[in-house]
Amino acid sequence: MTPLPKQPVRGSDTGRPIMAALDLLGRRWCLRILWELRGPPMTFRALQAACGEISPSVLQQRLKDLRAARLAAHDGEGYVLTATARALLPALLALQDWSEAWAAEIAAAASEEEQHGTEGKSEQ
Amino acid sequence: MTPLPKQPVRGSDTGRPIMAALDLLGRRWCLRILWELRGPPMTFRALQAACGEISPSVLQQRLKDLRAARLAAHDGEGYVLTATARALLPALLALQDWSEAWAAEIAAAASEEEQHGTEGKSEQ
DNA sequence: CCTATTGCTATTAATTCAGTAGCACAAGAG
DNA sequence: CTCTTGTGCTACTGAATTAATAGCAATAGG
Repeated sequence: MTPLPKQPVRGSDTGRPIMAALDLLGRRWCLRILWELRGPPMTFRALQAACGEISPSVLQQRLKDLRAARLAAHDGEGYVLTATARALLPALLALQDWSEAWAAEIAAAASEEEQHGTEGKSEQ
Repeated sequence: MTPLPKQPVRGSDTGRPIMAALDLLGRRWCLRILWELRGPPMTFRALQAACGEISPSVLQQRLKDLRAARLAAHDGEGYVLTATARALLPALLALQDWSEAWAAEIAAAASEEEQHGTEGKSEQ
């Protein structure tokens, strides 16, 4: 069952659109698929390869969800994002920027732990 | 295993931060938990209730991931987002706005299908 | 001592995902 | 027509993840 606005979804039966979005986008591979489809049309198998050889059964299921949610479509060239889905791309690009800062934060925390946890070892 | 930048994650072994972010945030309940934690600190059980009585084992697993990723922390008041995680909130608010437009699009598509598929019924 | 709340764990069942093989269809080459 | 190639997609089985329930240890208040 594909989560859609105006109907109950996992963890919320209020029908609020944000809840359906959090449910749908929170499914495994869903964000990744949207990310990989941000460019030109991709065939099923190209998309599969882009996602690191995701199994076709799962990709098929996710594409079915995304099509039911009108976020992806399949035309003669391959799979593409709908206009509605492309409106989500700025948020994904923001996520990319954020992830860089996140990586820096993780790296800083790691080297900080090195100070406390491996003082002896750092000497040798 | 918690997906982190600078290391291979599901579907990508390049270590690119965006890939770790897509993997982590794409796990079930993860986005929802970040969403529910956007406000004041919440106890474990309050968070559980906010997520619609999510089972404690899954919530525990997700909180473990989020803490390993330094996106959530547990202080005396309860669970809160870290500064890094709060930097993600604008994107989540953008997602909320987007979801409203998405809902409108779905509603429009539904009433359009009614024109084609259930012409008789719309007359009753 | 009794009660209530906290974070958390253990156990088992249900669901989802992964991996593999292969089908039906269409287009192009010979 | 036949052979090959690429397409979207399905079936099947085992592995991993998630769900649901019960309950524990620690803490605080009465």
